[in-house]
Amino acid sequence: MTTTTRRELTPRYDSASVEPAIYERWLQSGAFSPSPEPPEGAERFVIIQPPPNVTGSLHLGHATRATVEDTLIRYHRMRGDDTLWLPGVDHASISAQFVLDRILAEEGETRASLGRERYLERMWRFMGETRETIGLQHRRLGASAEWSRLRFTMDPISARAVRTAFKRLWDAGLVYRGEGLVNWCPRCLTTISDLENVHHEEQGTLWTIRYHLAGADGTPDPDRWISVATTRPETLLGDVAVAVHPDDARYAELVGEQAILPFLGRALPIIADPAVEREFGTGAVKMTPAHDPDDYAMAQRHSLPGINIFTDDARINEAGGEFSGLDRYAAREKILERLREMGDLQREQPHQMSVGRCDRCGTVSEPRLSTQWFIRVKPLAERALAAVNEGRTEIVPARFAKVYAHWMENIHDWAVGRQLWWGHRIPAWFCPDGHITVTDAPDGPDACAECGRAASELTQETDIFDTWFSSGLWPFSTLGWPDRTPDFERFYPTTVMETAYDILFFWVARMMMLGLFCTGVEPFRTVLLSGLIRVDGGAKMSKTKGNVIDPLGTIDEIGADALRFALVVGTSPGNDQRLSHAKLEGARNFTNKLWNAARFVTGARPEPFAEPSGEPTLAERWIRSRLAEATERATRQLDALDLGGYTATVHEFAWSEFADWFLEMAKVELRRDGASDGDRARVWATASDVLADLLRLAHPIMPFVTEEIWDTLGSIAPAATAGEPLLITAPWPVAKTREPAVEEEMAALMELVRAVRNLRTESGAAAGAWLPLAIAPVDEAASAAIERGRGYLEPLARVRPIEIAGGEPRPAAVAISPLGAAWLRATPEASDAGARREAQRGELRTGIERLRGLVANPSFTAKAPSDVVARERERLSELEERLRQLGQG
RNA sequence: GGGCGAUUGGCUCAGUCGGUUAGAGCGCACGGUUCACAUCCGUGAGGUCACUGGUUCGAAUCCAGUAUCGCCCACCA
Repeated sequence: MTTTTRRELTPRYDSASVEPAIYERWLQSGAFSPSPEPPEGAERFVIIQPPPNVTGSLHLGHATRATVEDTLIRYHRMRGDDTLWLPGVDHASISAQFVLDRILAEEGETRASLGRERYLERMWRFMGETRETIGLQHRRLGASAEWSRLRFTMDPISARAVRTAFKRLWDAGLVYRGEGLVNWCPRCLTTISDLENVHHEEQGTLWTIRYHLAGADGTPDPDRWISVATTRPETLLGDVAVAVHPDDARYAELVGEQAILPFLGRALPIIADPAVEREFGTGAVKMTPAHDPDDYAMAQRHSLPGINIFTDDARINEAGGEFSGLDRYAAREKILERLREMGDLQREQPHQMSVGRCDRCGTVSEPRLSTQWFIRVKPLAERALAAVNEGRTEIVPARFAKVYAHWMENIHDWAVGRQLWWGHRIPAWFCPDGHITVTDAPDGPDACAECGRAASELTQETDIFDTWFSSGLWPFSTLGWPDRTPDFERFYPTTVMETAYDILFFWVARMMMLGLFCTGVEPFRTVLLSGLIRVDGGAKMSKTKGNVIDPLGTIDEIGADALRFALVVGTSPGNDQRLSHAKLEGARNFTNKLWNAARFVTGARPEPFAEPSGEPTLAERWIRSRLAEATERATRQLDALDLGGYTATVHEFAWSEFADWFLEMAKVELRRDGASDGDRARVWATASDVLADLLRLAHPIMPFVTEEIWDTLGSIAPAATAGEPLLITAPWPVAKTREPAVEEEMAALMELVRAVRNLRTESGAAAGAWLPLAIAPVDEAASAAIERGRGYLEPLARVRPIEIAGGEPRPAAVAISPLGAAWLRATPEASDAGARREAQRGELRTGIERLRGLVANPSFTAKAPSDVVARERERLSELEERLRQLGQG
């Protein structure tokens, strides 16, 4: 055995100095990396980290991701599984530009002032900084990711995957370029997907406008008109028709006639279409196909063209006549003013309506007809849906499978092009003849795929991809796909995809679709959806409200372990959680509790240390049995991805069983006069063994403090740590055999202790006073148990001496327990003792009555399972025994 | 307009296969400073499990409906 220097734990746990040192040891040990070859017969456990956006610093969402994933990885690593946690960073195209543009604005620059090339250079620099920051911040949390495999969605590996995937989609006929109505953000100056276009209910106005009908000479007839209702009068500049319902008698005669568009004089055919709601507004709709999804759909049915009236930044373009150059809202005011002058603004009324805004910048988005790249997702969605329906991929919690299915079933083609600069450029080239060539070659095509024109005559598409396109390839692009690299072969498909439910559609759905298309296999076995974090009170955290909890500041204050614990304890998958300072404080206290319990154990080593000998005490057998239970439970909970349950198990075992009861009882033996050196050594060995296993159990969620304790424990109790130098790679404990009889006896003893303590409190006895106690055991077995437990009973309940009661009269105040009744001698009874006992008797009688009725009920005894019936009978006799113990008063 | 979730002590949340005395942490009340920890220890109070009906020997748990709050989806200008 190697001789190591005996260390001791500092009086206080100083997370700030311990954590960096521990992390450095982990890194040095290579524990985060998978072994060169997969361990024989090992299960695989692979998490590809949802890439945190590179747009800022670590927030609580990132911290939660990292905590959950790290906890799972650490558990599986200890299990000896073939483990990989591959970290990554997303280039976050639109978000990154949004953030950088703000920074540039402070520097007095703009995207335009820099130009594409310099802007992208600046972006790469910015990315370098933030990637560094976010990586360091994850390390502070304790993330045991395989940093050498860190991937970035803009690195060449990812770029190649993007080109390959797109080429394959194109070859499969799943990509097309065509005209469609897309959401346009006039501030970000790009198309955004339906998912990025967020609808809010807002108060608007519904205006009724008079369109005069065309007279015989084609000019507006002052006496005949049709009135239309609109919330967006400025769009009338793009009107191409007026629509009414075919069965609407009010307008039946007008169908086929023409109305004259104010200002522009354009003739608008009045058409009939069943999509028009007769009850809404006037029952007649102005049709602006280029700027309204409904109108666009209708126009397609009637072969009407769309007229785009906006510039990129939502000013009226040259199609708007006198209003050209005005901002959309200025144009609205002007148009309303002019209509009012003409007497054709008939009505205005407040109106609740749904307004789409850019998810990124909050600007009101503009539906706009344009030519775009689309991915035909229906065939992809079918496979992705089937994978979940048929159980090849499981979504946790299961209810999200329905949400997923609904989305997949109603999916629309994905407008995948973005008019941004930061991202992967779409690998498509146009030839002067209008042919399109898509290639996965890094340097572009050699010639037009259709007419063979030389590459020099081709121009590349300037659009880039929606950032989620590259994210959608993440589970396999990170492993080297499209090559069948060793990593890909070994780690794909992955095991758990953990993320927050708010990006189920954005990301998880896209990974499922693209993963199945590209690799033919579901990209992960399980999708674990975590909830979002709210502040205490239920509101979303927001910087403007100043109610943000900063994870890094929290780590500074209370340590990463406490933060990790607080982020997970009491949560369940898919449900939001409220994080409060009180909760963080509780987690900090728990860290401290572990530390102090360990400090006691490591400091209590008997000197000189003898060979352990003698029979284990009741307390030792009990705590080992409880440890077995906790181990079994924690293992089951981690396997079920129930981190909330797992943390509760660890907390309960460590605090309520190990520290509160076992360590107190161990002190009794360690300090007992008659105890031999072997006895003391044995008890201490039990304490250190159990502590060691507790550290193993707690390690996945609280890696730093457990590792630090492990280090010291190993120097003092090498047997307990089995010579494992690092906890991070120590094996997960195996649940040993439980001893139900021991647990039962201890439970009875504990109950007696509590009851006597209660009695002391009630009687107003001085807290430190040693009081004589009398006990009337229920039977021989109880009597024997009391004898065995006497050594614990005395110090824990602070009673001495304990006598077995003879025929003396009982006072009103007795403590009752499964072992028997007990009462204090020579202590004045509290004045209300009699009343309290009577109340207790009342409760017992009620319970007994109910149970008697139950077991006497023939349908209960006939229909309930026999073990339930037996349990109820037993409970009944327990209650009867308790009542007997209390006496008849 | 559809869908989902939540509703359990003052607060934040657990609650397995339906099993009859529903748990935890915080807070509260009372008591406690030698011997790991006041970031602690002990004792206690506090719940008609949102409401109504149903299924069942038995419901916080299953079913139907209602209410309140929250979220998601959806092309009524």
